[in-house]
Amino acid sequence: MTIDDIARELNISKTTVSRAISGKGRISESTRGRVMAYINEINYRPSAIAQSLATSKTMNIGFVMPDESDVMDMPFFQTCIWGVTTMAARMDYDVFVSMVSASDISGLVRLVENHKVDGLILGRTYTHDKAIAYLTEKKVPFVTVGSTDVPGVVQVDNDDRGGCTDLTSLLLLKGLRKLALVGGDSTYVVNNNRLMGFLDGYARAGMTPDQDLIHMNVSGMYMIEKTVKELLEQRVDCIIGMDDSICNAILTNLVKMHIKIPDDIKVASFFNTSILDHNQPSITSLKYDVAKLGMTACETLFGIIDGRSVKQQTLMNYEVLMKESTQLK
Amino acid sequence: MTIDDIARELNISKTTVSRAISGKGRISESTRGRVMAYINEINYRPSAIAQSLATSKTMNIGFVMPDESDVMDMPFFQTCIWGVTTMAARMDYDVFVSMVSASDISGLVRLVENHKVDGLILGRTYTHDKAIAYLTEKKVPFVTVGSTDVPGVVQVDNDDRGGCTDLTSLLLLKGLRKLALVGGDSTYVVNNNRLMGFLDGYARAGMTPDQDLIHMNVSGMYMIEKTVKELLEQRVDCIIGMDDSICNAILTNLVKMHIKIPDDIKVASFFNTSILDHNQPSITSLKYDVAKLGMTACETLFGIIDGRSVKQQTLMNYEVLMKESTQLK
DNA sequence: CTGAAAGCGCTTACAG
DNA sequence: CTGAAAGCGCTTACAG
Repeated sequence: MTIDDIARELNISKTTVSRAISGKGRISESTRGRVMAYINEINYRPSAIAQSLATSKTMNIGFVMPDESDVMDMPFFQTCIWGVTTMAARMDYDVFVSMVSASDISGLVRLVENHKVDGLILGRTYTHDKAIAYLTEKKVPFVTVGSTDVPGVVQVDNDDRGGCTDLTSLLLLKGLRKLALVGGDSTYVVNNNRLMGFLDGYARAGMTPDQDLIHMNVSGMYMIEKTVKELLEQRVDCIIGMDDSICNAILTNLVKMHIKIPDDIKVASFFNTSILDHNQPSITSLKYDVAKLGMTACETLFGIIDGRSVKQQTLMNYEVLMKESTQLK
Repeated sequence: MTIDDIARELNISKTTVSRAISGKGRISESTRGRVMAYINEINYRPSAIAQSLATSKTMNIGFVMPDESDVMDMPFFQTCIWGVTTMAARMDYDVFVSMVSASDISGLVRLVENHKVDGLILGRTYTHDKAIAYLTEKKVPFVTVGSTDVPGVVQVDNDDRGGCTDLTSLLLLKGLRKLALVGGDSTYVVNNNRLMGFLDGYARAGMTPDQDLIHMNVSGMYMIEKTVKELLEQRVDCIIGMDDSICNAILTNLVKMHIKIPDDIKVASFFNTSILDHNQPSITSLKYDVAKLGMTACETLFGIIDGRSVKQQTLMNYEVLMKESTQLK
């Protein structure tokens, strides 16, 4: 069934049929009604591809996921993509997923060169981000989930720095002094922002952190175990995991060593997901609305695609959840 | 840059250019060489949409994810989609994600009616599966990840039933007698299969399970907690969680009640992911290669799309991991 | 308010 | 081995 068949059936031109469907251009209510009634009856849907070719709009966007091993442990991207697809569906858009690592962006390139998308959402940002460089050069509309200092890039992000500042200073305010930070790959911008927040938190409290207690680029169970042991020997008051995956690994090690939380040591996380939600004891952490983050990123992208002016940076709210894991005796 | 521009530039017809690129039809090596050299030089890529319109192949497939709250806890789909996109990329295909619940399949319908895909992969199957019914009726190529008894449906699945049979009978063989099973939504086919396997395991050992110890449709922290308490009162030997998410919740409750594993009670899981991998003590479970599952599903789908004959059901291997959580004293 | 016609960028019988 | 032409299913100035 094509627009031609309908035109013939109704004894009108296909131009008119097209107008009835799209709602563009003058058309009498009566013929419009006839057309709509008929296409509903035969359950006609215009071919998205033909429309794409004619209008050079694909009605597709791409969501770019990091193809790194650590993401499998994190519900973040799954939740984010939920928000994106949900919002996209409202605008009659569909979404491609593409896997991209810091070094290999070929999947994204294919999507763009084949003209399959009107825009992209980058799920993670890197410090020297190939994807950002490529999309900027190609002038493809895109927004990042996560921050970047590349000028002109539209970004939607959790307010990691602000949240980490608040949580850190609250912990300090409680009287905890030796706070240790265990973080992952510092080529991810998000991890740097959290580190900044940590430092800001100390600054706000008028104190300075012990640099020896800040461990970045910690990855893998072995390295985490080693780090936790060191921190225990140094008798820190509290260990902060930079994300839910790391914090979970920290907790596992602590349990294994029969360390009591919060009696022997306090624990907190700079990011909360269901992994930590169910923990016993409950874990002090920062909580973000990731689904909303995805939806906002998607809305912002549509703003760019439609040529509206959009906020260059949107920071999402957070909640500080003070829980059992940092309770004083 | 279009095929026309190239033709003009090289003083040949666009028919010839098209043939040089596609490799279809007779063409002299020399002109073919000229064309290829030129398109490489100017970095030309044909428009996927124009090709779609001309050939009515989209070079896209859809991956359908369940839009249910429980999936956020499970890395399964993220891993599976990794396998799918990886395999798809090899065949120059791109993949859409679409969220679908047991009751609402509108996202999938949009993808199909708009002619945006050549085929679909269903990430989860339900007992009365609307998506399967719809796709079958529309004669759209698709394969399911997960089993179904709808006739004619091509399916790729973990051998859940076989694995659960093995694990159950091994547990019985160890001398454990009162095995309790805690499972989720029984409208998911996968959960039924695992239940079958559990029963088969007893049958193989020549025993019969205590029906009172089989709890299906257990969901939410409150209900799990209640169930665990009951099972403790009934002094069962071992609690088996039907998936990683449920097992994780069981473990959390046990820790909270200060129950020692495996001393006070044994624990096992019918499905293993990174959530359980890091647990302390290590958890006896079934292990599947989910990335490979995704790749196989994708390959199978291409078989259908290309009109090759494919296996109606592919069952993926599993490993039984006997770990600390079921160790006898 | 309606229509004929050109065009979007490819592919593919058909003819030579 | 190569090309002219029709066609894939829409949209959109342009004319009436």
